Amino acid sequence: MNDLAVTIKDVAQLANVAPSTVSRVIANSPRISEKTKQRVKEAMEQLGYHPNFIARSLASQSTRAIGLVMPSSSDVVFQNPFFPTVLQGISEGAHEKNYALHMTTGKSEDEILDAVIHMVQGKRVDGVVLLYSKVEDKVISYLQGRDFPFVVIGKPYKHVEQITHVDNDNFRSMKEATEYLIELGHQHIAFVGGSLDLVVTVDRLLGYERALREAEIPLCNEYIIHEEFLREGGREAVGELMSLEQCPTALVVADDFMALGVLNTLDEMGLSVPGDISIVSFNNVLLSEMAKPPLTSVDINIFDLGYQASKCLIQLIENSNEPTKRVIISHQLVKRQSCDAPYTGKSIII
Amino acid sequence: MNDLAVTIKDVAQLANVAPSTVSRVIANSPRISEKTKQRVKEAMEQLGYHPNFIARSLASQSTRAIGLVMPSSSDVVFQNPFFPTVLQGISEGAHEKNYALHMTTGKSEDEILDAVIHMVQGKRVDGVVLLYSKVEDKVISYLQGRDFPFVVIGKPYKHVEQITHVDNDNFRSMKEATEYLIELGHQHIAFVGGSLDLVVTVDRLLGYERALREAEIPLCNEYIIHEEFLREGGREAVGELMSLEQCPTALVVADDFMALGVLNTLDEMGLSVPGDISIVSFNNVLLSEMAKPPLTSVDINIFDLGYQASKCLIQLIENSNEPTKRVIISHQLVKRQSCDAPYTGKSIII
DNA sequence: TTGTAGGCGTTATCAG
DNA sequence: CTGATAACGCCTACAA
Repeated sequence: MNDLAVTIKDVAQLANVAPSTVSRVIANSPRISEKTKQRVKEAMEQLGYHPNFIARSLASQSTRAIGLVMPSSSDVVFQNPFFPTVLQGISEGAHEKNYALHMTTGKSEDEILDAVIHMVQGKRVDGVVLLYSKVEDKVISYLQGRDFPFVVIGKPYKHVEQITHVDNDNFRSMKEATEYLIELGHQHIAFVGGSLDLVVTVDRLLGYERALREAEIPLCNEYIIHEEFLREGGREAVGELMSLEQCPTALVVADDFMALGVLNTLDEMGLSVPGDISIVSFNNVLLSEMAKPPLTSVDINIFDLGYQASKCLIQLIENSNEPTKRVIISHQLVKRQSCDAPYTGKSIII
Repeated sequence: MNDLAVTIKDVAQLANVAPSTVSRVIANSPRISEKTKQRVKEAMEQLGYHPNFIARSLASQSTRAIGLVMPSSSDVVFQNPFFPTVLQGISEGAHEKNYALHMTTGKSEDEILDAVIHMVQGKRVDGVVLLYSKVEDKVISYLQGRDFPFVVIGKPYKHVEQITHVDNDNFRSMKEATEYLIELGHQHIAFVGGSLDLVVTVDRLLGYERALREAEIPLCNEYIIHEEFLREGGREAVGELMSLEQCPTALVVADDFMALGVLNTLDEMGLSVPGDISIVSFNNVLLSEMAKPPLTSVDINIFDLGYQASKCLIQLIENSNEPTKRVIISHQLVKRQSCDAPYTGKSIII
């Protein structure tokens, strides 16, 4: 365990070489004799030497750390399993390349921007990944302005072509989800999405509309609801929908958690799923399997979103003229028991 | 936006002072004239100066970053809402004092220890918080050996007196939960806990046993089950319990997620909660409210665990002779619909 | 109140 | 192959 603060110099002394030689051994420089390499390594071992990352960063102008930018911490998003899962993905991608993660948070958007500026200008990180994608985002403008390496999870609102991002095909996934319901025979399908501030919501809404249009089902504004990505949101949404004179017979819901809220409310109102109402939701987190009934949900491979994001970022960092790219993560509709043909009162459609 | 890499020297030049003066302005040194202070600040503004954290860290030997050590990333724990919530707490505590978070992960215990060694010896962080507490933990030994500032969330297995930690009173919380069931009239109460490797499990088991003993209810080994902290665990546990000749009429379950699994399995077996079986679980995450039936759960104030942990750590960092302390976070039993008096077939106990 | 100079622990560029 | 030596950007005695 030895003395704290063993430096390269101590090692050099013990091994009878110059500090620069030790440095070379650390960097595994090819042009160094096996003999001294051995000698130095033994010395390091003996002294319990560990390179000082900070000093190394200063000298080499690189930190091997990537910064995480999340939505404001007050945000409910934190409660959603989405977050730990992307994080896990990012973390794994980073770990494989020996990068560490660095994060700061803020309560407001301005605090967050501030935190980002600090970590970027303060040279604490080599690159940044944004865990969300909002419609008008100062953080993105800032990063673009300094042309600092960054990757967005989700689709950037502007300059899509110039920003490397990892996303699902949200248009298609929602279109497919809606089509699935249409195939089951539903004609009255409502859209319960998150805030229109989020790009993902915009994309999905388009997919929903397209599916209806292609099936020649009229769009109905009252069937489109935007709520917070959580339980309470679900409750309110359902309240509104079910007070319409023509209630929907099926719902596409932006998120499993929200869907759980919907399920509850429906239950309280004495409506059964899928008997009275069918539901398709998104994310396919563990919970969707455990709900009653188990939810049909679109798996968007959250872990991969994170994993690919850190991979892309690291490429961007290590190869300054890496082209910008867009990575689309696949999705799949996982069918469970929350969907059924609508009850028509007449006959059963197969 | 200007040139990248504006240094203290550039500012000094523009403001017509020595670099050291600029440094003093940054540190807000009292012995510096208002006039030059102003001048320097303007220069900083004009050049868009931001201090380089790395350089500062190297010179001052402090990083204003705290390291996070989590259980192995492959671990199911990641899926549990516990994790993002403590993280949020830690993050908030850190943010208030202008500390950033630094994390690395590993798949095995050895990888994790390695990561810790790297961040500690590499001087990347000023202190560390452990997000778990296991029975024999190399990380703790290591940290203690170097006497590096750290805080444990949960109760350390050994040397409790010498390690600052933030915990619930797990003995008492479990004792109370069990007593609640006893008061309802239950005599056959099973314990479905996590791995005995985790200190929290040990403590709770003791609380459970004490409650039974005080009520003069015989302990029954078959009623004590240890499973992974997740859904699957719950399933298996229930299977075992319900195949006993004397089935329990109530369960205390270590975690809401696990309880959800239990709920499902029970449902599949045609048993009703709380009709046939009562359940008390722990953590009181959002989900417990949304389960069917809503779960009676012990709220352990996860956010606070994290928040206090970072507070304590920062004190430890900033005041080297801060005494070790133990912070106990309160808990409360939140009663919902998953508990009822046992069905005796004879009379109803109130 | 301010400037000078050395050091924090590495890396990198020269020579040799 | 290896050794000086100068950065990296900031902090901090010590001097003035």
